[in-house]
Amino acid sequence: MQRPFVHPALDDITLESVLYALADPTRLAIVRKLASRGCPTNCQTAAPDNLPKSTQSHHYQVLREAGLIRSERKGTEVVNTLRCTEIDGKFPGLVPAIMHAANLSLPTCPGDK
Amino acid sequence: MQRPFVHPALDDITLESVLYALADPTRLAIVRKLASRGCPTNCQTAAPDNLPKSTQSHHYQVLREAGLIRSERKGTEVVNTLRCTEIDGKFPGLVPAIMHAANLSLPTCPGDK
DNA sequence: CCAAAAGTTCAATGATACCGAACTATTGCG
DNA sequence: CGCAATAGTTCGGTATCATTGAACTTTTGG
Repeated sequence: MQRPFVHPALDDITLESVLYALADPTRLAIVRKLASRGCPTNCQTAAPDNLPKSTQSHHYQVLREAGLIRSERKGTEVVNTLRCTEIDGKFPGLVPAIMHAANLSLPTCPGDK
Repeated sequence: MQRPFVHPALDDITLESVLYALADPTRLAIVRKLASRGCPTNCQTAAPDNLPKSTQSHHYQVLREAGLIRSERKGTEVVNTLRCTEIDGKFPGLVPAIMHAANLSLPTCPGDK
């Protein structure tokens, strides 16, 4: 009996939480990777290198609680996907604008391979 | 001999700092007021009510160091203005997208009069 | 020159982030 | 099945940051 991840409903996603989540460079890098790949990715793949697992786990929790990602266990790993469509329905253009700004000022993610 | 405020050059403004500054509800409210008025406003006018002055001062410092506002002393008060054009040149559409999202989800600022 | 108005600085306390260590869940294999 | 390996989570302690009252600085008006 595993405890599934909790994801906020669209109505419970706040702008403040979204900005807070994306204001951290590590989390922004994670979201950028998820956005650039356009497909689900497990935690270790999307997180910058050399980041302690406990810290990774914390960042994914923040992203999840902000409503930016959806986490699902697939075997031994956790697959994370962006909730692009949902969030863009609530805050049109917000995440794309941030991703665009990131691409302009941070051509490559800090911990990218 | 007064010490003038220090403002970062456009090149020194980072996405991370901008998002960090706007992720705080108090600072977001300040920026919204500055944006909605479309004209310079002093500190107390733009800040939510009942906020200690030392806290206000701190928030304005964060906004200033992030490059979002310009502060100038005019007599006994400090007049703050948004650096809209400059930031929009560096991160096109970013601040407008955030303001738009704020208007959608937070029709009136929490401490607005 | 003095008082009021508007902010800033400082120091202390309270809240958060980070990360190592221990724990849990799932799979693959003998 | 049992057991080791893989992938994350939880917990606890330290380190960092936010908040705010008190004291200080600047400038204006009278």
